[in-house]
Amino acid sequence: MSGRAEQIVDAARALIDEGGAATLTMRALGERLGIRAPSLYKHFPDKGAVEAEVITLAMRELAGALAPAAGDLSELAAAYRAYALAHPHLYRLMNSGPLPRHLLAPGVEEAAALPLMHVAGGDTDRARALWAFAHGMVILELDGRFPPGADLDSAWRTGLAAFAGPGQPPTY
Amino acid sequence: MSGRAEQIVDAARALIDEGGAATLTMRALGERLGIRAPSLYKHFPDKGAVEAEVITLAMRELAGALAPAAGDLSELAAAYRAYALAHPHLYRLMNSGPLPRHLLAPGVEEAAALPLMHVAGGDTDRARALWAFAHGMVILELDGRFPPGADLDSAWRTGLAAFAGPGQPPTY
DNA sequence: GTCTATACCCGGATAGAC
DNA sequence: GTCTATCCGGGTATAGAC
Repeated sequence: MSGRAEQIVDAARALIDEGGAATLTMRALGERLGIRAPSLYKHFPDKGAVEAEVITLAMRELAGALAPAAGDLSELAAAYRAYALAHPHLYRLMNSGPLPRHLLAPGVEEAAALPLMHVAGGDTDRARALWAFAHGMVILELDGRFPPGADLDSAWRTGLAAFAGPGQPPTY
Repeated sequence: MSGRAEQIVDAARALIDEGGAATLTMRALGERLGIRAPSLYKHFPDKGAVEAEVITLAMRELAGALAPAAGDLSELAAAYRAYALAHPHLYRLMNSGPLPRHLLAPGVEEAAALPLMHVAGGDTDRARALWAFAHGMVILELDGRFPPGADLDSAWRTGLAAFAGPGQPPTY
């Protein structure tokens, strides 16, 4: 609320973006802001509350990155992957592990999923399958699970072609 | 090598299976075996080495669980999901985050991926896309990312149908 | 709102005796 | 191969002064 809280969240976002979720400690966060860790507790009840704000922020960022590509499946997929590769730690933070839903700004989770839902033509099964494919591709890439020389563009195309196939006509 | 090392790995596996990777601490591991934590270092150089053995174990387990279903796409998918749901923590351990490849028994990673590769008809793009889909579905389910009432069986069917579609004839 | 001081807990790992 | 004793580092969070 007060400008200070936003500064804290921004610093926390930067910390995670640069070094991963584990890098976010109250001490490091304080140091980045030029204050001591205990002072942070005047603005947030605990670390979880700060982290939740960063998740909210990241989900809005992702939604913003996907919006321009809404409507076209391969563009959307490219935008999704591009965000994940540009901000792997933030991507992981918001898409892995348990989600503190009660601490998130209402609607952000849905907003981030909307473009995907839309491109699936309102078919929830297709939307979920597509989401799983996209998330799977991204997280396996981030985790270095594909072989070194693997042509992931090609794998993406293959997968997207499958989903654009029967029962769901392409966009053109 | 000595029977003791296997006991340690088994205990570590049980610990993770029950409570997740974070539950594996050298103290907890020792306690489970009725010895003190420092004694473990007579058998393993560090915690990472123990963990790597558990990953190797889990990958062999997964491969064993998939083998009977090899050949049929939907059976294979069902077996994959079933293992993940039965052992969510082990699944996560071996399929999330960086993999200490140099500490794994050679070939296990490939062995676990073989059935999937086979069902994709040797098409690496298709195999990778399929793997991404399956892993995505499983990990999103484990992380509670789908809406509470979501019909995941249906989403699985939709996704599998897409992958069984054009360019890759069904098995019958 | 910030500070210092500190409590508290937990982890991995080592030294050296037996 | 197991023990005890211990080091060392790191984290979250609180109390109370300013």
